[in-house]
Amino acid sequence: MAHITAGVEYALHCLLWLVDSPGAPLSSRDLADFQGISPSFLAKVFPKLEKAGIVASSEGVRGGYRLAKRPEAISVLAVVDAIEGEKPLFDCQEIRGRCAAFGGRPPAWATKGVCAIHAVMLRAEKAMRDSLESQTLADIAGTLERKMPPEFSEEVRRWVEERTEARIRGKA
Amino acid sequence: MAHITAGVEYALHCLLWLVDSPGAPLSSRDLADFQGISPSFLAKVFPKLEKAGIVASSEGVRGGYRLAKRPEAISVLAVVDAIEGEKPLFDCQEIRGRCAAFGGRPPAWATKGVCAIHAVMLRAEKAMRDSLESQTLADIAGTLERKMPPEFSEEVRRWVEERTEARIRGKA
DNA sequence: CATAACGCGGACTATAATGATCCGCGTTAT
DNA sequence: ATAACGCGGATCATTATAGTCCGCGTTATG
Repeated sequence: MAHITAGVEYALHCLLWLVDSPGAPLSSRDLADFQGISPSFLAKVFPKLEKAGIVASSEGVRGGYRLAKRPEAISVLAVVDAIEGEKPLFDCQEIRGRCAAFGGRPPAWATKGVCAIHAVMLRAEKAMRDSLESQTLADIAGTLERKMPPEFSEEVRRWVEERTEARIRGKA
Repeated sequence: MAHITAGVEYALHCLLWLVDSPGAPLSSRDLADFQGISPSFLAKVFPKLEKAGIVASSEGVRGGYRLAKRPEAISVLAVVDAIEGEKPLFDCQEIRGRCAAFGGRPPAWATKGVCAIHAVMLRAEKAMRDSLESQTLADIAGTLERKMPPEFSEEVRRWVEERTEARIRGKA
């Protein structure tokens, strides 16, 4: 299992679609179907993004989500923390204090400050987080825009239209 | 659950004791008891360190493990990879190719190269790994040496002695 | 030379996290 | 009034981790 989980992956892919859709909000259901991922799982992801102030929701029919900030103001780190809840890279179990030579009562010098091994991991975690913080949603969107052919936006618009019509037909 | 697991934590703590014991090999059983961790679990960790060329084993009575390299030549990254097996930080599921607008057959431009989101994660992972690689066992041992009072080495020696004697007494 | 302390490795179990589903409630456009 | 939404709780299946157990081959030592 990876440290950065599928929830983050789904969230970022969805946020990229929201970047391209500054008008009407998109529903989590549509976003899931459009990308071939689980709608019910995605429905658990979005409230976390909303609590973190990354997206804003509108309830009721034709409700959904839109970005709550400019894409340049949304770092990948913010998304990771919103979904994972600041999960640490390493969980120090304070082995240093359990040394049998202490007989159950470790001296102050042994447990003072951060465990030396933990410190190593915290430095690595900071390097990772700094990297994630330096990259924003706008950066990723820019990369994609350079890959995507100009016709594609039109294709997407068509897909959304067809789906809306299909819903209306289903009603009738 | 943390990305860097207890196996790595146990391994590093043990390796630090091996740094201070360049003479006779230490058994995984003694290392576990000495640090209050599971002996059977530690017995699963050491073969991985051995396969990675970090420790060398000697079999039979009075056997055990010793460092296979100088502490300066053992990076924390090497230990992490030995135990975790190069586990990726992020597992890209190639969502980009599932877009419903592609109708099951994504065009070449969509799946060419590394996924933009994956690329972000790979950069963060590299930052983490670079940090882990820059820190060696000798660095950590140095930090500890500055904390430990000079008498402590003697206390440890006494503990090992007492345990050996206890084994002999148990035999009689 | 028999024994006990070792490492080695496979099979196995328990627990926790993840990914995912389902249901009922409140809100709101049509 | 209805259906499409978001929201949140309960639940479930799968997987990874942490840990155990057992049997085998090796080797120092009495």
